[in-house]
Amino acid sequence: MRDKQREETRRRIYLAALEVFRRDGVSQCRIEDIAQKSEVSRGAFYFHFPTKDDVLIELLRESQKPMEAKLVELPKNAPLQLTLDTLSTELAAFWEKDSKLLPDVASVALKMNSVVMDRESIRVREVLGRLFTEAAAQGQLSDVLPPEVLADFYLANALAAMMAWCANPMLPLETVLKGVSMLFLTGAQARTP
Amino acid sequence: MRDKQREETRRRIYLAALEVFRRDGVSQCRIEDIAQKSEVSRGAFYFHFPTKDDVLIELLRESQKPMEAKLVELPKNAPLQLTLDTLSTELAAFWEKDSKLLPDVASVALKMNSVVMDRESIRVREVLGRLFTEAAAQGQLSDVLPPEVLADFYLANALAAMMAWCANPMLPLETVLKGVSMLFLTGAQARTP
DNA sequence: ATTATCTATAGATCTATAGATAATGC
DNA sequence: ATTATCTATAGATCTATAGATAATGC
Repeated sequence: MRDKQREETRRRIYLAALEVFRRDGVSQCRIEDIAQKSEVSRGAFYFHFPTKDDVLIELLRESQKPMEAKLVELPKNAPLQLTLDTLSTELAAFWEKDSKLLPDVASVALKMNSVVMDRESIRVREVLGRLFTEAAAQGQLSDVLPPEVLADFYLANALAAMMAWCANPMLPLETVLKGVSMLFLTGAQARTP
Repeated sequence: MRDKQREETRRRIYLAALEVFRRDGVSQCRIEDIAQKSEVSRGAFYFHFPTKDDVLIELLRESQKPMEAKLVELPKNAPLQLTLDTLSTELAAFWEKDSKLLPDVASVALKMNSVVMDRESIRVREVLGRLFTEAAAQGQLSDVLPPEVLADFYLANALAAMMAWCANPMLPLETVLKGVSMLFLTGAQARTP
């Protein structure tokens, strides 16, 4: 009962925060406006989210749910190309229509990746690491670098591509991401000697 | 005379800010402390740097000066490998000993890359773009993507590698960066058909 | 006389926390 | 009775700006 109430309030604050972020920008907006829109006190916002960044971390987590689901249900020993195409499609589906917050979320993700090292919040990182490890075991990947490292590089490339697209969205995001995947695969695929 | 005075004050604030950033962290520190250390009013800080991020942008600019110098004096038509090794060495020389501020600078750079699109502040991006274009003209690079885009991907990879190193600095930074360069070259080099 | 640089400060906003309320566990 | 959730608010810090000072240009 109390848990339900808390989650409901938290969710209301979360959604209101995203609206205000999109309208006024993350760093420019006032927490007072978020509190007002979600009909709680400023202190309640603070109780649920110590900082604005914590809201963005929640969005980062949410954004990974559909991707993770699709990745997990891939056939065993799927070719890497299929894995990366799936990821590209899901990334594009989520961010193409909500690109306003992408730079702020990317910035938070980048910091967490190194500073906080919060494995919980970037779950796709783990799932992809596992898929890359399997692919490597089958000889689909170069062994110049460990598969988890390659997975991180792929994600970094995808992030960079999304930021570039953000600044200059000429092509559909999915096309750009699939292009990046192809480039990555060319470099990272095992040489057939 | 006035210009000289201004530049001196600005420089004093800049150096004091970096000290305070390193000590207390960028987001946690107080501007009052920076002002006090540089013996000006808080308003003077605000006059020279509208936000803390502007100090980091200045650091980003400074960090590129030695790299740019080395890149410009490379022999005409240098092999890409040499270009990337040079860049790796300079990046490592600058950041290996001052990694505390790297995540904050990276975060600012990432946002600028897309949001502000401030070509002035990421000059290495242009220089590298030019070098990649020359290399492409000589058939050193794949033509799957335009050379400027490849240069951006390379920089994104280098950035990602630096962040990973930051979190887990087992190897020397230069080694990590050269490893990334090699991986990139494998993928991006033109196929000899 | 005009303008750039800087100070002083009012008002806005945030962070931290004491206390109210209502659900939970005993 | 204890604890989690939330409100109200004091004090810290920031942002925006009016005004002081000193250099510049005419």
